[in-house]
Amino acid sequence: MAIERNNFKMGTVEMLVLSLLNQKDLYGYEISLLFKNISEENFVVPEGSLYPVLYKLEDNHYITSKEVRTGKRRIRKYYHIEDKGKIRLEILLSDYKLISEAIEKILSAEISKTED
Amino acid sequence: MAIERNNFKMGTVEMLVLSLLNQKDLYGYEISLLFKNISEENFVVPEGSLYPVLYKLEDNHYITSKEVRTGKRRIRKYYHIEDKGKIRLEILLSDYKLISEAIEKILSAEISKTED
DNA sequence: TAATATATATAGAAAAACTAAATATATATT
DNA sequence: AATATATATTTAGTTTTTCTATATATATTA
Repeated sequence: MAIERNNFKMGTVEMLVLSLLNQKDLYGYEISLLFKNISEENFVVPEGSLYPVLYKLEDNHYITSKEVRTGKRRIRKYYHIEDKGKIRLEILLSDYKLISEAIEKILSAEISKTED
Repeated sequence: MAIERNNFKMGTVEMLVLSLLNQKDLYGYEISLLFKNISEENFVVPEGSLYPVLYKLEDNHYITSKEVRTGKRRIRKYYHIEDKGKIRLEILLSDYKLISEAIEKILSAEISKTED
């Protein structure tokens, strides 16, 4: 029973966002900074990629958001993972594991040089 | 110096095709079977995805192809990796390593529950 | 006050990947 | 012999993903 549809980078960003939110409520900009900092610049998700993922997660009821005023007029939208999102996260983690293992297998496969 | 443009799934198929061709000349259908068999059905690349990748690799001179007659009228196109393709493969492998490590770091990061 | 950091949002384009089908040969099964 | 299945390449058309680039605005630091 193969992995669902194979949107891998998207699947990855979605998974990583849910994984971070699974620890703590966070707002968009904070998530993008965490990606950048934790990965030492190797995993950078530009705003134009991150926000649409957050909106899609919200549309699917995996996460919810709450506006919080910080400063006089400034507003932050904190995202919170819902039970449905935790289930989704488990699925994504297990798919990711399968795919990475498959990639490792293909990379390390020894295919006979002679056999046709 | 982050990873180039982040076409990850595509980068992955491209990388895996080059990795297999680095061992032995193969034809398209054979590559798709190897993916399926080695990965135990977990990494399936449909024809509509695989052939465009092969054509793009050929357009970029990473690989070349040679038509071989098998059976009376049947023709197979064997693909062969070129030096340029081997260099490309090294780059993709190193990018892949960086990204997977970044993903692992983000997945296992402990972010403080209290700090703002 | 100028520059930089914080923060959300979105239009538009580019790239990646899939579905589905067309086309055809070869082999195995009934 | 007929039918089904496996082998094999190709491409049209669409969907999904991702990025670039920008707009908008507030807060902080030099």
